[in-house]
Amino acid sequence: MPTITLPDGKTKSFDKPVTGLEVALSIGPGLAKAALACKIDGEIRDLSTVIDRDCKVALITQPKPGQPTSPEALTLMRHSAAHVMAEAIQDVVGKDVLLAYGPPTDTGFFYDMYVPEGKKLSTELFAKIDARIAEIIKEDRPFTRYEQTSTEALARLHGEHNKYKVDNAERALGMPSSVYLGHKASPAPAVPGTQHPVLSFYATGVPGKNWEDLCRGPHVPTTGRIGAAKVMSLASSYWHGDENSDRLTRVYGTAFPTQQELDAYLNQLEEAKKRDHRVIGKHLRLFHIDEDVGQGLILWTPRGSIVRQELMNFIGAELKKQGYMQVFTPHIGRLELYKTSGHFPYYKDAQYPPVIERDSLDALCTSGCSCAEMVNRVEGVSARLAAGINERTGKETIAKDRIRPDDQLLEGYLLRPMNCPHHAKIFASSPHSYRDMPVRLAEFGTVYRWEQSGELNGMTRVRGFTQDDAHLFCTEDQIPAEVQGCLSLVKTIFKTLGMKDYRVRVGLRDPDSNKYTGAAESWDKAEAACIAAAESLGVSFSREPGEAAFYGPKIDFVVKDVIGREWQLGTVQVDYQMALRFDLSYVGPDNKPHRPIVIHRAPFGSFERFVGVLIEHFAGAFPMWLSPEQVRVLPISEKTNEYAAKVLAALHAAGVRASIDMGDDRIQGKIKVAADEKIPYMLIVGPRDAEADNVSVRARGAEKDLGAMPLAKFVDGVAAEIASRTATLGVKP
RNA sequence: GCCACCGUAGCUCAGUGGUAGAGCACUCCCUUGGUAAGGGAGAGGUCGUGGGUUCAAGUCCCACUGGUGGCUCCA
Repeated sequence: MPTITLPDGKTKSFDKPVTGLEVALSIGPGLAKAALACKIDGEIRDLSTVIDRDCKVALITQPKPGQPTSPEALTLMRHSAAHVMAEAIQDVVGKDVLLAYGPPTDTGFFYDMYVPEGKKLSTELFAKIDARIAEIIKEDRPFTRYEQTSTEALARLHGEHNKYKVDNAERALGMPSSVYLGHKASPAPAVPGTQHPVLSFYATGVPGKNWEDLCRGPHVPTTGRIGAAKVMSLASSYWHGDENSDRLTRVYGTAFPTQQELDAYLNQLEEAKKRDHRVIGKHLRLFHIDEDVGQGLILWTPRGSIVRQELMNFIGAELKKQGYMQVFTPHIGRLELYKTSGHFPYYKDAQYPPVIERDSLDALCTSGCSCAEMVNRVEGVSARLAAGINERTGKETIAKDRIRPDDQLLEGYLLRPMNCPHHAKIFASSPHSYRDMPVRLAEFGTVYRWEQSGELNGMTRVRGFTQDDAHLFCTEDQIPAEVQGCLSLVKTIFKTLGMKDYRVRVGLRDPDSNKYTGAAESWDKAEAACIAAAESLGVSFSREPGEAAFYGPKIDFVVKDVIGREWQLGTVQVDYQMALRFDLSYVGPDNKPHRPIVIHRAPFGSFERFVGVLIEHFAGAFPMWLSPEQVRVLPISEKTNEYAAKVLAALHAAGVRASIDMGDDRIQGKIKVAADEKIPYMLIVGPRDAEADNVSVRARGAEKDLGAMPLAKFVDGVAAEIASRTATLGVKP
């Protein structure tokens, strides 16, 4: 007879098995009414679960109005809402829509489904689906769990001709999938509690009568407990995330305990859109993307260029302090270079097509060479390089028919996908002693990558971008100190900009994979160095096995944009591969050649992505040192234009970026315009100010002006503020 | 690349088959005004591109192109 321990430590004994709901009832009717599910020894279960053994029980409840909902309760509701949405979609679109997989997410839930040929699921149907969802919620039907033996259940699912559910069931049973034919046949999920000889179903109402779905659960007691749910958007997805497998339609939705909370969430999404860097970037004229120039190619307008230039100055100064040497290299290089580095042709799908010399192309065309042959001549790996690459990578085996005599290869150039080959060549261009190490070569290097069109996104995912790149050529012993140095740079940058909301990811090797190059012992040391460096940051970080590059471990800095998407910014990567490929060496104390280790690092990542994220971080209101326009002078009327010009001249002389609004608007209008443009300081000048050589200062965000102060004092104040790179506006009369 | 939606004036958007619209911005005029938009006039568009249906297409159909959200990818 079960004795139940409650979260407060109290125990309750029952003389017969009880359900979670009965446990709640025994504590109080209010609790029973608010309960959504129970947690039995830490596992969330339906309220109807029968408890027949001693255990710990906690209840998951719907909060009182105004109280925040626990993440567990939200997840539960949203998982249940996914069922309701699926039922609504089948009612609206057709019962022949095949359901695949419908889990809760951080912000709601989705359901992947196969929409048969001839049927269409489009946003036009959302209103109908939402209405049906509301009806089902109003009907307040119970979520009824029942179990069937695996044999019965599988026979039934086969009978329903839903291969996705059959697959789900087989995976839940720990069976090898019989229907999934994708390329990455992953093993059945080893989730505790899923490997039962029985499968569970949930009817939204009465089994056999109402809508049902194969599901592990748990669910809220009735549909009425969902509160408010809404279909959000449509997307395509791949079954099991495998692009070679079936394409499914993914329907996103969200649910909240109350309509008010749902409305608040939708409102919040609207507000976030206003902070979007693409919206602000257009409004503040920071950058432009032109379809005639090309997708994903950023044109930095004068104002945006100021932000970028200031960041470049800032990091350039930090690099000097850390002993970096500046280099400049071109944006393209010979194909051969990238064959040596391994970037071509293996990653050719992610690159702009090669630039082939005209004479070679002409000659081939004249001789009637086919396109396929031409491609082979471009991509074909040279006989000279082939052996070396095979030896070193192990994995990247080159098909024999791709290896051509060097004299048959087509000459060409590649827009560079990375800067490292150029830097490797600079390192190799002169001899190095261990006494010179580390050699730190820095360049704001522009690279080009052929990102998939569907992935492009404003400034955060582009096809041409400039990294604040550097390569540190060092000895193995120097790795810890150099990685440390890189991280302190990142820390300085984030601190200066007031960015606190980032996460750190340490990518380690997957112990079960053999795709990695370099000795296990070296990897251990490098991984230890990365972890130690991350620890010294004083920020929480995650160790992610399998996330290392094939050539070494790495540390990434990840931030979120306004709509919650994560973007990788800075990265520090240890590389054992590059020095081998380029046969780099330095002379050690033993007077023998040694392989350097290369550390790639880019604390901003790229200026494009970083500025995109910065625009959202500041919502366009940049700190003084980054603001494209730092001060705007607003004469009250034409009568003060002359004095205003004098004020402007004084600001310019002090190196302040300032302009003057001599329009015939009234002062209210000029203030409104300058406020919309997020100008840090407005200087309102009228006859009163002109007489006393004063300016009336109005700082961004202030309700009204801060009062008058002498012009000279203001100029000194802002100049100091700019030089100090502070994130807040500090000049006051 | 895949699925859905979208593309009308510099910007934000209205316009469901019958003579292309509004607000802001821009130009000019009036206003000379002390803290989040005073008033008036004007100029500005082959409705993303190309085909098709129709007496008639911004509107319906097809293809392409660009964008948005998500999926996959990210050396």
